[in-house]
Amino acid sequence: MTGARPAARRTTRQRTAVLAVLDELVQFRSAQEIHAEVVRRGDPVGLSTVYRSLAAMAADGDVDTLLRDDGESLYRRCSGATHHHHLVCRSCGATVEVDGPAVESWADRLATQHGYDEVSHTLEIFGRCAACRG
Amino acid sequence: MTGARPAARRTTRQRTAVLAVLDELVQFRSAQEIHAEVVRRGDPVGLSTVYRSLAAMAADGDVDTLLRDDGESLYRRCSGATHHHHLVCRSCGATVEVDGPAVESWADRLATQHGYDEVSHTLEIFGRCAACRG
DNA sequence: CGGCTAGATGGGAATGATTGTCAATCTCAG
DNA sequence: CTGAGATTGACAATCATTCCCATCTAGCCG
Ligand SMILES: [Zn+2]
Ligand SMILES: [Zn+2]
Ligand SMILES: [Zn+2]
Ligand SMILES: [Zn+2]
Repeated sequence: MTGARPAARRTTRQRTAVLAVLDELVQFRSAQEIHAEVVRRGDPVGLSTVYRSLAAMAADGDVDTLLRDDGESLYRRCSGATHHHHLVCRSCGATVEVDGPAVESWADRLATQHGYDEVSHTLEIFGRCAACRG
Repeated sequence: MTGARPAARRTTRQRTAVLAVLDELVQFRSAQEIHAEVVRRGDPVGLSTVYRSLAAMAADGDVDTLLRDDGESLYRRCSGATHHHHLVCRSCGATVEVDGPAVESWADRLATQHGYDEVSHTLEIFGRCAACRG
């Protein structure tokens, strides 16, 4: 198919630094923010490299991505390796990983009924977490 | 909050032109594409104006918006005035409006259980329509 | 039918995230 | 240890979207 080539990913100082930041992050963060944090910690890493690293990790399924309303991409390292969705706090970004077996099958069935194949979907739930309320 | 002020929308040649194109569109299209189409029809309208018109219509709930994977916004005039989701063809944009009462309640319940309020969600299904299969 | 005024327009500059370029550098299998 | 090929980084280039602001005009009043 798509090759799905593991593409021989190498372990570099930069990639390790990005991963380190990602591992401590509980919320979804933008590439720019992650880059800033990596640099703040004293690791000189180029912005391009952060983008490339994140893209690679996303391709490998090591990080989840989500599009914010304004179109900016957010990244986060999720615990579950399987397909899942997120309940995200609008103000602080606190995220809860959620599963919705019923939704999965509903979406697939619906698409099939309408003659669509190669089906995929996006589903994110936004709200304000308890901590962020007054 | 947002005032929800109707904001006295005026009927201008430009806005009418954009609406005309939107009314014939069955698929989700980007602001750039809509602008190109409006101009192609001989209506000189500025790109800024198209963006502003679309934003206003979206705010008024007259058009649905959806974010493509690359973050670009797509617009479409939907028949149903109520909350619904879309089954969209990745290659031609053909769209089917769908309802998922079960998903709606599931999402709300889930968010509430985790202590989130002011809940909203995004859900879009992508696939390849029958016509686009080879 | 004018006049008036706040909303609307345009188009070019500004923004800002993301991607492309490519020579220099570094990883790691052999 | 070495060489091939992956990786990096500084900066340019894209590109959708927003700003700016002088100018225009829809809609309302008399
Ligand atoms: Zn929160
Ligand atoms: Zn799913
Ligand atoms: Zn199609
Ligand atoms: Zn819904």
